[in-house]
Amino acid sequence: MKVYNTLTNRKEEFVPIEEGKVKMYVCGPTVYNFFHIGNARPFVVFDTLRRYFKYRGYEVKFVQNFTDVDDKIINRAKEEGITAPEVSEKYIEEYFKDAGALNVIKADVHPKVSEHIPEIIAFVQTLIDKGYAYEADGDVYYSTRKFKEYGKLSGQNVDDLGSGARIAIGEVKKDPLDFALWKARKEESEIAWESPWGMGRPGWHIECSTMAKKHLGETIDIHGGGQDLQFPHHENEIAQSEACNGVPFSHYWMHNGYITIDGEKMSKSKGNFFTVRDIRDHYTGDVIRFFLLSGHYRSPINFSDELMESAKVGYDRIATCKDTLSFLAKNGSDEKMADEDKLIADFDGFRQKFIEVMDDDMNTADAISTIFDLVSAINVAVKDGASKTYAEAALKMIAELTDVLGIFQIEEEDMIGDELQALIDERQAARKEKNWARADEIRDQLAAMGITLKDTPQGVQVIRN
RNA sequence: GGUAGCAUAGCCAAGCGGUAAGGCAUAGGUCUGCAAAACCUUGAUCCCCGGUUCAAAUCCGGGUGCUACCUCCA
Repeated sequence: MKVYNTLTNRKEEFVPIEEGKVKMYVCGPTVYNFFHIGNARPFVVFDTLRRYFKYRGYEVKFVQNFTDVDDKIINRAKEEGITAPEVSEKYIEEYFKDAGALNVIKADVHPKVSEHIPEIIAFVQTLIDKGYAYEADGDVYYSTRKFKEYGKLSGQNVDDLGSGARIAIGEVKKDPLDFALWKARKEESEIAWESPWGMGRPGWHIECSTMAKKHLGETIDIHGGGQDLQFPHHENEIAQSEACNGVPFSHYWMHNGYITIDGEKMSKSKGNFFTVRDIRDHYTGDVIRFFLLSGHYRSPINFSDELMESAKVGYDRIATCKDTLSFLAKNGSDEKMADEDKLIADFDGFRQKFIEVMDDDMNTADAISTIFDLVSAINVAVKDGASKTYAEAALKMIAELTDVLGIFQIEEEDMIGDELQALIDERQAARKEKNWARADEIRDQLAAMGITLKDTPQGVQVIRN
């Protein structure tokens, strides 16, 4: 498999550290609010990558943190009159609800910053001991210029960064490029821990370095996150980890593109964002996920009602195909069509195509179009009178591919109640007598209940919307 | 000022050296009691200019336009 490595700016063959295994770390949310559609993209993208690795037989260890110590959480706690831990606990719970709706599988480990303070302190101390960091008034800063390779991920060089007018010069920092590893407490009420430098809390970047090391080791295979974390967050992680451990931090860095609204980046700071919670009022998590995977993960994608609507219709095309197959698997003919065995054998071609495009830097857009091609082939076969056996095989094939993308949640099979069955039977009787008025009345009645009836050669198909 | 990236049909979007996938929308048709779904048919020389090549949407150079990062942000 090839992946685009931000570190080298090119696609590279993926070679794991340990054969057959993948160690992945993905930056998780700061839990002070519901997450928005832009936050959702890396969750979905890297969940899909993880699923694909598993599909290809790798054993994956996947770690995604929760940043539960942060200014924004502290501010939120003040606003709501509750403690910071209460805020983060609440939004961790909400994270799992929305991520679950998006069919994002839980990470093997979801480490929290608040549970890694001793490790973080030790990490910072090592950096001080090695001469990469210094204490100043209870803060600890990283001496950016000491790390010779600083800038290798983002393609920046320290002198250009230094000349940028937008870097504020802190009072106690020795160099404007230095960043905080540890922040001294400013107010008594702030959440803080004991440390060799006094009461305080970790800086933002150090947590990821520490938690990745603890749960995955000093060198990992893949580090993922949004493109906007590339600098400074990931650059700083590299500086911290490699200075501390003396070995490469991550072999591959993968960054997803951002989501735009009317062509502008959506972000919490701009306020032009939509939470997944809100979008879920209009679309299912599956459709949202399908939308997010409909473009290549590195390209920016625009979000709008119109595009979501278009995605929903496309998604329904696949869903309808699956529904039809499920129906035929039960009610279809036992008699095979002439070339049915060949058609079933041809499924492997779609599988191979799917693997080929996913192997190429996880091209989910092409993967989806392969699924559409499969759907077309299936629809033709169904039109030509495919058998029960075909339906079962086709259903299995389509489920195999959609499961890798995670775009269909496993749903409980709906039982058709007696009352509903009675109405359906009555309508069939009415149709037999050509009492179209009554038949349509029943169909409309059920439609109002969110149930669509399709009259097919194999009988009535019941679809719940 | 520094650094990335993008520009393909009405819209979304793949392709990244051999003469343009797929989805949505549109129009016509088939099937159906009517529907629903499905099926068939329907569309682009790829921002502009120059170059390399037998061959370029794909490579190189120069434009133009857009976006992002350099500040908390996925």
